[in-house]
Amino acid sequence: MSKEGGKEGGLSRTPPRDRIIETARDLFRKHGLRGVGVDAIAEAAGTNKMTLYRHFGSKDDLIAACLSEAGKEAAQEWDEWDAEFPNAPMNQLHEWIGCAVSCAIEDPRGCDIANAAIEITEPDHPARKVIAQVKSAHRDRLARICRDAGFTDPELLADALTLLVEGARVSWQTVGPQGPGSRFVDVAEAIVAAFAERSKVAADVAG
Amino acid sequence: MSKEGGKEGGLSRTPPRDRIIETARDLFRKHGLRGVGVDAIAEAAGTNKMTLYRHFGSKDDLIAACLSEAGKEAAQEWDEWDAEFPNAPMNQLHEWIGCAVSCAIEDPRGCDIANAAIEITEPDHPARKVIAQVKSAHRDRLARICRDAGFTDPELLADALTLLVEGARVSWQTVGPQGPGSRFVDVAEAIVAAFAERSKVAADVAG
DNA sequence: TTCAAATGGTACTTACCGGTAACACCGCAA
DNA sequence: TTGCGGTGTTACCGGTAAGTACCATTTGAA
Repeated sequence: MSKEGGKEGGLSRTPPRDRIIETARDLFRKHGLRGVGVDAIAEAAGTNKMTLYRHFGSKDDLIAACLSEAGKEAAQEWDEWDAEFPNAPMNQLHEWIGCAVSCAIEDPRGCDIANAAIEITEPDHPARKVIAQVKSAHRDRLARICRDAGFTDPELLADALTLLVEGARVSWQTVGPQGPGSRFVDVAEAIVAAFAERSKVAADVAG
Repeated sequence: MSKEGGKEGGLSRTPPRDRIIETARDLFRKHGLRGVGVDAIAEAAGTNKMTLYRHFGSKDDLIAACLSEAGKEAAQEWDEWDAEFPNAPMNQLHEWIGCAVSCAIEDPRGCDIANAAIEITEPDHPARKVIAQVKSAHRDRLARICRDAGFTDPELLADALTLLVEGARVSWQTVGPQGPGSRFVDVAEAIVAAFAERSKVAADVAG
């Protein structure tokens, strides 16, 4: 018994660094980056401010780490779709469109990365490069799927869909689920259909 | 001379309330709502914290007033287009599309209303109703133009364009002007063209 | 057992912020 | 002159924030 030394939670089995990032992501999402202090994060993570500062040199670095983690999670989601629908880019595209709304229904606070980009005003903030990198990677991956699906001008389609989903997530926060965001799936699928038609024409010409 | 009592700036001729709102809007836009204090606003406006609190009961009320003012400004812009292109909704639509990018080039910080919606996490913040009201009005006005232009399903087109412009303004803040936002005009005009085609077909069938 | 690294705990510094109190000033109208 | 509303000035309160110093505790490996 004394050797096992039964720990309390079960969450506290995970190393403090992971707990801090997980907790910080949750609190940042709920209250905004400037709306929560490092002390509250540390306490909610079941640790204290000192260990937080030993792992992350500053609050800004912690923010950057959180966004990087969010980016990793998003990439994993892409990987899962890739595994679920191998060599079926159209399926992956529809899955992506559907996921945007389902995620918004669960939690209307939008995209952590985009929210951070808006909340952070300092141009040299350490999170800025993370934001740009994650968003660019997302854009490239979406364009790759569009290219694999055989669309003509896949980059334009990817950009259009990117603008739509970013706009929908903002719209959900300004006017709620009854606003323009409610038509996101309709618009997105319509654009995909329009591009598909154009691509078919192009394919016919080429063939 | 002594009677005239030449005031200093010229800006200070305007009543303090107006100066405070103007200054606050500028600082909020630059540093975020939580990134600037009421003391800094008052000082930058050439007045002091007390007069600020006499005009606005709290910082949150000041924020709401600033957003309301921004909404008024946007409505005035619509009015100007309406006067410049009377009974020419398509011209107004193209003007609106072009304005979104030109505004973004001047200042990439996006839309004050949308930014506030993201930065404000309290659901009962006094600015929330202002945000919803202004954005809804914007949506309705855009839909009205689309309806006047004779599009079928004008609401869907208005929502699509709304999502696009909101997304573009976010994208400019995440990955800069080289990101998906750079294709905003292409995508928006393409969607308008696609809707116009569909509307023409519908008109033929109806006629 | 011993040592070192990681962690927890507490207190502290420095600074800011939202909001209020009290008082002085100035212009203007009665 | 008197009075008053709008304004300016200073000081203050309570709270919170980021970041650091210092020391006790635990843990795991040599």
